[in-house]
This record gives sequence, structure tokens and C-alpha cells, in this order.
Amino acid sequence: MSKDENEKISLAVVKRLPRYYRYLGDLLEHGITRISSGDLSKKMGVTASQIRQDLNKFGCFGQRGYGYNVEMLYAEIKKILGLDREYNMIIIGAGNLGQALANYPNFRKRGFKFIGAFDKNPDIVGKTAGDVVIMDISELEPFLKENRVDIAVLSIPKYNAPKISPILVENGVRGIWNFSHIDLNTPDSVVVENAHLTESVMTLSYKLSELEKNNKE
Amino acid sequence: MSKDENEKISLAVVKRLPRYYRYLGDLLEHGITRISSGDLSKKMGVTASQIRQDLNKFGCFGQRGYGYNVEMLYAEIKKILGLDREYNMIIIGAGNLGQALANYPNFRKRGFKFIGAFDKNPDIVGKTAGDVVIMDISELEPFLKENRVDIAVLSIPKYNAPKISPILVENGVRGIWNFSHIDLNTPDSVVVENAHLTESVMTLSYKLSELEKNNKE
DNA sequence: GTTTTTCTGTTAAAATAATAATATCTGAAA
DNA sequence: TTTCAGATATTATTATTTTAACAGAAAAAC
Repeated sequence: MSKDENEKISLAVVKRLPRYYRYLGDLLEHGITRISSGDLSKKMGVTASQIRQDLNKFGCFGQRGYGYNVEMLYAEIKKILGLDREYNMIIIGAGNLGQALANYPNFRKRGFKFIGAFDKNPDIVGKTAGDVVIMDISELEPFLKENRVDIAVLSIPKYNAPKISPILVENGVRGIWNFSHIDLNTPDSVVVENAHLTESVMTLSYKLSELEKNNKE
Repeated sequence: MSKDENEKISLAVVKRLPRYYRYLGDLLEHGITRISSGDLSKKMGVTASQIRQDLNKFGCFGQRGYGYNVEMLYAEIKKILGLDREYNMIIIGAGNLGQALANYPNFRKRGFKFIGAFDKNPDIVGKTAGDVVIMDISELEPFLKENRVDIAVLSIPKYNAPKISPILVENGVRGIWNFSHIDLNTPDSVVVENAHLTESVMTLSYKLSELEKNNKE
């Protein structure tokens, strides 16, 4: 029996799910059919308590005296993460990063399907990125009216993002994966996940500086 | 006067610093020379308390009755994040993503300098990525012995990562920016920052599923 | 100059999150 | 059957993180 359906689950927990999912996938690949929270905790370097509590937020997937059935838990997390369906994606800004994402085979495998790519640079319009032909950015709006787009990948310079974002929102895009260095201002009917690579590398440089500071002491 | 130097600062705080840095940079660009925590909090959508407390972890940068001097605070955070120096970087796995990173001009601007790229695919060895020629992966170890490499960007398939990671560690690389879908097992003398894009997009699909679930109710 | 307002640093309180402890259930072996 | 170790669900505790409150210093106004 699952918990109170309306309980809002914290982002901290949600962000850990993909990691559980990855480890369970690895276990499956190795033919392991069951695992206890204790064993999983050793593999993952987290406490068994945390694993149990995280999973219990979504339901009772384990069995006392047995542990978790790997295949079943994997399928449950897949469902929880919304990976049991297909998403139509488009790329806005088909530069190096955009093309890299479009060419990444794992997305397709997981149900993220690129159905369009747009750029304003005439040098690359007409070329292909992954399976799709790059269109001029002026074709974005008509395209959105013709096709159901679930997720837009925004990999354009920050000063262009505020112009594009409302076009997406107004034409039914509900999810934005934002690689642009800016915080988007979207209504609650749209979800944004930021992938600010620059901030990630800055965290790394902070850690490096700390490391060196400690070594000197 | 800065606080207890040995106090360990939580990752949550550190991860917010780049965002402060970004907003301060924007303010600078707009010629704004001072700002109060209250005004900044409105812009950023966080509490003023949090801003004050975050910054206070590193020192007393503000002035009562005045606020924060934007230029000075920007410079301080730059120093805290370790962005006041240069880092030599290499790319391991010069596929689409690796090349996209190598070509990203902002890294260079911020002091992250690519000095090498490696791949095992003979089709791309010899081509250029950003400013550097892609070398065969067999040249990695000799290269590390000849050059000071601060950061290695790991963008290779997960099954190769465990082979490469020890080579990096043993040859003095202290920072790894990990795009491979695996958790690296490195000693404490090395820092790792994960940039797991797949996990990021899974978080997005979770949020999307939640959104749709709530709309149905 | 003096007074008023602004706005930080700091302390305290509240809210969250992580960990530990306990009670309960399962399944296999005796 | 019965027993018992294994392992979770759940509750309690502790730790961390965030928010709020406030005293007091500096700036601005008069």
C-alpha cells in the first residue's frame, strides 16, 4: 500500500532516484535478482536507512526477510521517474552542445525522442543533428502548432533565452531542459530543469581550491 | 574579519555560490555598483536571510546601512570559487559532447584552458577539438607525465571509465569532471564533480509526470 | 550635528533531512 | 510445526539547513 498520495516529495529524494535506478540497472545486467537495502547501501556508499526511507516514500516495494526484487524495483522506479513513456523533444540552439545531445543514442533508448532542431545560424540550418534536419528558428512557432512537443532543450546564449521561452510556453511545451546561463521565468504549468554546466565546473574548481588549501596546512 | 577558517562549508552553500556569482556579474554589466541582500533576494527568488548567511560563511563582505559593493563581492566570490587562476584541462573522450565542451568559448574566458584531448577512435584522432589536436588514448599517460593537468573531463562510456580513472589519479590529476554514467572510486586526494546529464533529464521527466498527475486531479 | 532610516552580522527558532532504533513480518531449516 | 535469523516498515532521534528576529553600525536626511 502506497503512502499518502498528496505528500509532496522533496527534491533531495527525487534527485537520488536516478542513481538508484542506475545501480539497479547494473544489478539486472549482472543477473542479480534480489538485494537488501544493506547490500545496496554498501555498493552505493549511502546508509541503508536512507534507501529504505526514500523508497518508502513511494510505496512498499520490499519484503521483510527477503529484501527487494531487483527487476520489480527497477520497473517501479522507472514508472516513478516517468520513464515508461515517450517524450517528444526538440533542440533549440543546435550548436556543438545541442548536436552532442541530439547524437546521444541513450536518450532515444530511454524514450526521449528528438523530433526537431532549430537554430538561427544559416550556416547550420539544413544540416542534420541526430535524426533530424536543423530548421531555422523562425519555423519554431509553426512547428509547435503542428506537433506535440513535450520537452524543449534550450542550448542558446543567455540573451536569447527570454525571447524563446515564452514562445515555448504559449505553444504547449511543458518541460524545458535549460542549458542557457539564465534562470527562466515560466509559469507553474511548465517545469524547468537546469543543467548549468558552468556552475558545475565552478563547483569543481571550488573543491580543487579547498583541496590545495588543506594540503598546504 | 572572516569566520573560523576550519569550518567545513556545506555543499548546499557552495552550490549556490555560482548562482550568486552569475547574478552579480549581471548587475556589474548593468552598471549597478551596490545592492542590499533584500533587493538581491527579490531578483533571485531566495530569502535575504539565506544570502546573508551564505556570504557570512566566507567573511563579512557587506556594510550595515549600505549593502554589498557589487564589484567587490563579485571579486570575492570569484576568489572563493577558485576562479582567480588558470586550470589546465584535458578531455578524455572527444566525441560529440567532449568536442562541444572543447569548443565552448566561455571556459577559456574563465580560466579553464584545454591543453589536450584524447580518444580511442582512430577516425577522430588527428582532428582538432577547440584549439587542440585529438590524440590517441595511448598517449594519455606520457602526456600527463610531461604536462601539468589540473582537471580531466571524462566523457567516455561507463565501462571504460574505471580503466582511465586510475591513470589520471596516479599521474597527478586532482580534479575530474565526470560525464560518464558511473561513480568513480577515487582517493581523497582527488575531487570529482559529476555532471550526469541522464540523471538531470530523468529529474525533468519526473517533474513532468508530477505535473500531469496534478492536472488530472 | 542630530535624527531617522537602512541594512548587515549574528543569534535564535523553525523546518527539513538523515540516521538510528524498534517492532513486525517472511521464509527456510530443524 | 516451530523456531529463528534476516530484512523491511515505521517511529523516534539527531543533525543539518533554512528562515526569522533583532541589536547595532553606517549612511542619508534634515
